[in-house]
Amino acid sequence: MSDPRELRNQGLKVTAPRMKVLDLFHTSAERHLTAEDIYRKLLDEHADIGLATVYRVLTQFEQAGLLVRHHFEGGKAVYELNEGGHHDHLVCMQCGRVEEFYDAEIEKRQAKIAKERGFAIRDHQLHIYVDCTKSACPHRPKG
Amino acid sequence: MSDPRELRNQGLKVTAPRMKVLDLFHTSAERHLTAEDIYRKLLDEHADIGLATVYRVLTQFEQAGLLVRHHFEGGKAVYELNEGGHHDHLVCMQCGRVEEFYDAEIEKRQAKIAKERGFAIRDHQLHIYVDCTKSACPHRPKG
DNA sequence: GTCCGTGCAAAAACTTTGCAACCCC
DNA sequence: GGGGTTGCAAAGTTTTTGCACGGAC
Repeated sequence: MSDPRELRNQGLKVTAPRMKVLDLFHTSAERHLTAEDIYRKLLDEHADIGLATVYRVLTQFEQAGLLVRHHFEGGKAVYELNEGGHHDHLVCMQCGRVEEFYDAEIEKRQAKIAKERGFAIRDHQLHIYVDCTKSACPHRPKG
Repeated sequence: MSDPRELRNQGLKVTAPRMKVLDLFHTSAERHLTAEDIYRKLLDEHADIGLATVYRVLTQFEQAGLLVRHHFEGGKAVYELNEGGHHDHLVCMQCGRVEEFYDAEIEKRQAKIAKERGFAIRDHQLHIYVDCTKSACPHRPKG
């Protein structure tokens, strides 16, 4: 079970739906989940939680800084736990699998580019879309 | 007027809707347009073109390599002319304005990272989301 | 003339919102 | 007990699709 304080510390009431969604992020094999992914997992464990609530909870968690949202190709928003460290993503276009990476030099140059142009960086995301049709890619039904 | 051969060379029939959409990309002040942007501009010039056709034409143009599609924050797909050179984007979260940039070192490191992990890069996009609330940013109604 | 292309309306896909019942503190 | 939270259904947004008509070659 997740620690209820993760919610209280952000001023969020501790409710069953919130705890269950948070648990999923802490226990799932995949770090990156869509609202639909979460809804299905909750259905699987017969938690009686509506899809609308899943969306609301994800939005609140993102605003609270517990989760980070990404929009990869494919139209669906993807969420992952915010564990502090920024990183970028490799996304397989075949199976939807996501790998993370971090490159200090790339970060440095991004900051420089924005600064040179007088912009304050709010957020930045580097998405590398790949095919991993080999063994590295356990083709799973694209969710 | 755009050159009809741009279409024929890609195996696309030369039709009024296709030519008009292509023209918009060649003549618009903004390089980056959404389907809605284009539809509105066409309405303005009383071209009788349906929104569904705009979507179909944009999809065909992207597949033909005439346009490139991006998904920035905000849910709407954005298209720009494919002029060959890859580049990345700075996107203002206040006004939607888009600036382009290219950094050879960043490109090099992306390629290296994908290669190290055994992935074939299909596409890659670096989005830097910024606030340009100063003079640099002519706040326009976010479209 | 043959096909592909188009407009319109309907549907699909994803997400948000209104509202009454419910539960945390 | 009161105000935030939830489930359901309905609505919103963006994009796609079905179908009959129309235009390119």
